[in-house]
Amino acid sequence: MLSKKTKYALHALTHLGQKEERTPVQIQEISEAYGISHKFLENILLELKKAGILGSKKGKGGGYYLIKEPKEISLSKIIRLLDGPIALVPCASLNYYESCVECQDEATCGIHRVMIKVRDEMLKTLDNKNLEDILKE
Amino acid sequence: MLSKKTKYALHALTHLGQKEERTPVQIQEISEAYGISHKFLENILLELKKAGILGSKKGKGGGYYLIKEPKEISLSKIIRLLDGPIALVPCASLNYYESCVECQDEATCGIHRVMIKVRDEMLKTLDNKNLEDILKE
DNA sequence: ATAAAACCTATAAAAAAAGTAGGGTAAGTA
DNA sequence: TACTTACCCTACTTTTTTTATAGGTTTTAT
Repeated sequence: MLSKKTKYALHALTHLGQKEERTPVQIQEISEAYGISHKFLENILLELKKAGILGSKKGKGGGYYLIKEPKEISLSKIIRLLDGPIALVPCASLNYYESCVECQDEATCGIHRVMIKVRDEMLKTLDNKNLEDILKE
Repeated sequence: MLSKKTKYALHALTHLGQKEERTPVQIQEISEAYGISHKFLENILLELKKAGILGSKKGKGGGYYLIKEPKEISLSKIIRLLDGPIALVPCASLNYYESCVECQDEATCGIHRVMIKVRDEMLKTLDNKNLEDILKE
């Protein structure tokens, strides 16, 4: 399951994507709309900004806005950013690889082999879904 | 990522599946082979037994053994049993459904709609991989 | 009988996730 | 220039989940 962090990020991105114009939206507007703690959401939006997904404007009338096309914002990207690895085991992760302590030999480990396949299929799914799909209709 | 519980379960099932005969294997043999705490593994094997995947024999010479064909033991089944939902959000879960508190209307929620698709695709992947695949070669 | 091993319930420790606090810094407005 | 607004940053606390432990009970083989 996704963490609340990632879920909140999806809601925030959806909210920003639904706006006609890409004018800055204040944290408070989003936090109130979904009942998310202001400060918690602040951290999340900041991460999205650092990742180059959102832009921000300071001062009066400031806030956050999308700087990427919804189509360019894939689920895999958001999940990786806020939740970490897509793979089910560390030894099958592309971006967060770690060898498994309990595993004697990765080369002959059937779990490893199957989990690589699982990761590839999951990635195909998650790369293929983006913010535009969420906004549709 | 899978919990250690699920990972250990996979190692244990693999271990049992590799045996030529389906004679009882003691917890200790498995826990030592993979460096898993004896007691922790005990709980896991017990769950697998209650789920009808393993059989057991008490007393001297006792232990656990597979009572299902490896082909019948899918990843989805093991993950659901030990880790819970496959879906990424509670409102998209088949077996562990819960409505999302921050969601005003599930019927019009784009996140919900997309996450149902994601779940379906993930399930296809995980239903389709089983212990036999892990044991192969 | 005795030893070996699964079975069961409850609890504790550790780790991760979720949320809070408070101030710093930049930008806009008058 | 002064004031306000809202982003930016760091650290900390609380809560929840995961991981592990403890101690006894029951069953079976020898």
